[in-house]
Amino acid sequence: MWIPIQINENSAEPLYFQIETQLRSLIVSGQIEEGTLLPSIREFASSLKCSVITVRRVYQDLENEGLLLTKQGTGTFVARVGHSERSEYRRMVVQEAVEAAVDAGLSVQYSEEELKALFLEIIKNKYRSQAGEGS
Amino acid sequence: MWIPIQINENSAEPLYFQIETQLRSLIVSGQIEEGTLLPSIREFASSLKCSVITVRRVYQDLENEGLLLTKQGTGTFVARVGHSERSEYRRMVVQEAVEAAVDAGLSVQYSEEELKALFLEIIKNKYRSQAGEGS
Amino acid sequence: MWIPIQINENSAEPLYFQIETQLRSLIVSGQIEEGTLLPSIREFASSLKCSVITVRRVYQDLENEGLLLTKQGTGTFVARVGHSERSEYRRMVVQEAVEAAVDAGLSVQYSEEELKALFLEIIKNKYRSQAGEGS
Amino acid sequence: MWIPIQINENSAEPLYFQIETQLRSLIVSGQIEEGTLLPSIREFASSLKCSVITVRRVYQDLENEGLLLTKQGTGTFVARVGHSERSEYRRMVVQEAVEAAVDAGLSVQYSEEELKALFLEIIKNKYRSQAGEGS
DNA sequence: GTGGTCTAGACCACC
DNA sequence: GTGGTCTAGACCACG
Repeated sequence: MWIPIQINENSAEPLYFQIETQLRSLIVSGQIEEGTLLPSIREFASSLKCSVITVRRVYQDLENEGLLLTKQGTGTFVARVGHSERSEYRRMVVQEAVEAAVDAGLSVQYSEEELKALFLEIIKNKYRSQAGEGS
Repeated sequence: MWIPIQINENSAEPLYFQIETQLRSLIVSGQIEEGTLLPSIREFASSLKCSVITVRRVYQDLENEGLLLTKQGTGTFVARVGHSERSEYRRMVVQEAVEAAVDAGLSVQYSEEELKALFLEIIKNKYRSQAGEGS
Repeated sequence: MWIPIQINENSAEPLYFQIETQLRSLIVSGQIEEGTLLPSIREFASSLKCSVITVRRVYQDLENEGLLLTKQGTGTFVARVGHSERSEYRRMVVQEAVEAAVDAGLSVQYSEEELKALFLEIIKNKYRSQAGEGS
Repeated sequence: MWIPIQINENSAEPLYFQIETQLRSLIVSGQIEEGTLLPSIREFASSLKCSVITVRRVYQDLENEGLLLTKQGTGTFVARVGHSERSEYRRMVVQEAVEAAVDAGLSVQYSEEELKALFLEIIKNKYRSQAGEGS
């Protein structure tokens, strides 16, 4: 199975973190279905051109979060989690980032209006360019 | 001079980074005026209960960014930068965080409307509680 | 990999600065190729007989300038920068020194002719002895 | 007596060094005549808006170089040095800077021609703007 | 193995 | 008093 992960070599973010974040998004957004068998660690590592140790860490972390399930000798699957649980997860991922953004605004004394304006501008741009790519 | 910095011992963020981020916010938002003489590294270190090296790194990094100016034997000052430059900096600080938030929304396939709603809710709460503290 | 750095113990210039200057020259002049993996900080420190912290500072400063790229757990690489960017950097390094020299001449009221003559004499000598070493 | 010294607050160069360099240039270029009585340390310090300690160091350093002469209870004078000695001094000041510039060129593998061209360009610009100021 | 952070403490240069 | 450099060594995170 093919998993669309983009690695940015020049990013300061650690490799495992980039992979983890993207895989988590794919799962909680439903782009990878529940029960799906993920690639083996070796396979995934070779397709991502990274160390098996790195993939191992990703699988382990997501298993600890309850998003993956490893069966000895069989492989790693996307866990079956309740609908409500998944949407809660999905919300959490976004909420943290939004809160950080609002905190940043507060820290440099942006007014509520300024911050709203900036946000609406950015959201418009990003969603537009996203739509463009998809077409 | 007293500088209000909050250190979170349990955070994954390195000490120097927490201090740097907060001090940068205080400067670009104008809460510390241009030309102000900051505490000496030893003084600041003792008040923050950290090593002088950590404070030194903070001062040096912000000097590299052009926000501080240090004169040997005299002390460290908030640099006098142009108004436009500072407001640009201020915007940059917020913009990065907002972009990250929108990217997070996109990655779990939030719709534009969902994301806007979440943002407006969080901004309202945070600004309200902020106002409460200030009164 | 072997990097030719000369340290002058008796110089007033700080250690880190001597190393930084020479390494920068090697990079912008292309004597160390893009993408090259530099020695680990520990290795380099031991070969230069200095503290790991001194090497770390060098690597970090040059990374801030955009000349190096470090990946945790992997090592430090010479960044791939555009040709034009590098030649601009290369020019800058020389230009600053030449401007300082001309300023020195002006400050003691050297005439344009005197300064030119002195410069041509020195350049001839230095390039001749350089050629001698290389042969 | 009025001595034209320009202090750059934002320079990384130490205060004493800026003053020393400029005063030395004024003396060896003959812009301050031999035997001239310089301002008292206090006077000079107050006119430069710096500490007396800083001026004291400048006078001391230049006295050690043989350019100044302090008579107890009378003041500090520009020493009477031979013509050849002064011109040698003057040359030395420039020569060091020019050698540093040529070394910089060599370090990034500038060709002799490239370096000459750069030098001639800069010398032309600087002397032209200098002439402009004087007119 | 790699780099990243942080400590405690020393010594020097500047004002 | 101030900042600037450097040391030796510890512990953690990444691959």
